[in-house]
Amino acid sequence: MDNVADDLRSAGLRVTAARVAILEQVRTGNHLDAERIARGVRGSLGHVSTQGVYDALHALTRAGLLRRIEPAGSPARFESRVGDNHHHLVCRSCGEVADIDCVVGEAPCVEPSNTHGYAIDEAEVVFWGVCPQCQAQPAGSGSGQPARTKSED
Amino acid sequence: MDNVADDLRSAGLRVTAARVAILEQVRTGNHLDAERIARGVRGSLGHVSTQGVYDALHALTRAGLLRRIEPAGSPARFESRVGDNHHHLVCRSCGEVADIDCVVGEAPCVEPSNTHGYAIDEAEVVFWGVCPQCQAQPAGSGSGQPARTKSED
DNA sequence: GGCACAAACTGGAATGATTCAAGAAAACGA
DNA sequence: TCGTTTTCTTGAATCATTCCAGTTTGTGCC
Repeated sequence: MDNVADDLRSAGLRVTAARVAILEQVRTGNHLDAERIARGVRGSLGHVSTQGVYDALHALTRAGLLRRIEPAGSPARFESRVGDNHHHLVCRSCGEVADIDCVVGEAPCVEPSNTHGYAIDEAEVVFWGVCPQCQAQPAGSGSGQPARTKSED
Repeated sequence: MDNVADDLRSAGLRVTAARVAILEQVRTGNHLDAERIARGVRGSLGHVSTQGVYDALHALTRAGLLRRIEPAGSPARFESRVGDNHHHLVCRSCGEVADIDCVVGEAPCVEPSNTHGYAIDEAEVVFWGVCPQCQAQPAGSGSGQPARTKSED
């Protein structure tokens, strides 16, 4: 299971316990935020500073080993699925994020009706809805905090 | 020019100087953030508290008179174009936001390849690119602060 | 294996956007 | 004009994240 270390090395990053643990954490978890990652890493390594976690997440993201996503209303989340152009599905009730395969596969997969002269390189698609668990449960008893409510409709 | 007051009234909101000024400000401006709105409103009304601006923006958004958008890496922005399902184009360099008409028109305009059991009500599309001004200018001299850089690719 | 230097990590303070709380002021229906 | 309810004010608090300065740790080289 040392391919994590190898991945770090081949990305030009130094191999440290914190980075290995963080990358493993994100690969195992599901769109975790920095705080959850920090907690998980501390569980296996003992102490790691918050700043260390942010530093490592930035380094890993810059190196292309992680992708950072920021659904409106929730802290940044990290995922290890990089290189393909997939999208996300976010639960308005509990904030959970699921991956959605992009039918086109490469960015930008959707064409705007008018570019306004912009040089466009990416079309980010976020689907908003309510996850199966939250649909089944009485309102308000979801596993997390509400992410964003739909105002109009 | 009192249709702003009428709009407030028919949305069930009390008409106050702050709300009128804020709604006019957002209608005139282009995807302004709370701080810019506050500055503009203070220019015409004198003093308005920051909290008052946030309160009013929430009320107007809840009433469906404004829409709140949160492009990754920038504070929340408000727009008065509501009711249609248009999308946005964000400049990675200066953060400027432009509207993009949705070819379908009603949410959700894009269908996911797999819903994972979610009840989906909206597909939010954000196009990322570089605006004409920033393309023309040497890097770093944009009018605002960088919004989000593209890591890979 | 031991060194040196750059890259990482630590602790602590700071920032920016936004929210909470409690009291004062203003809007609007009776 | 009054009373009730909503809105606004001031001031402090929160959350995610970053800045800073000093210390520690990986890694390439001898």
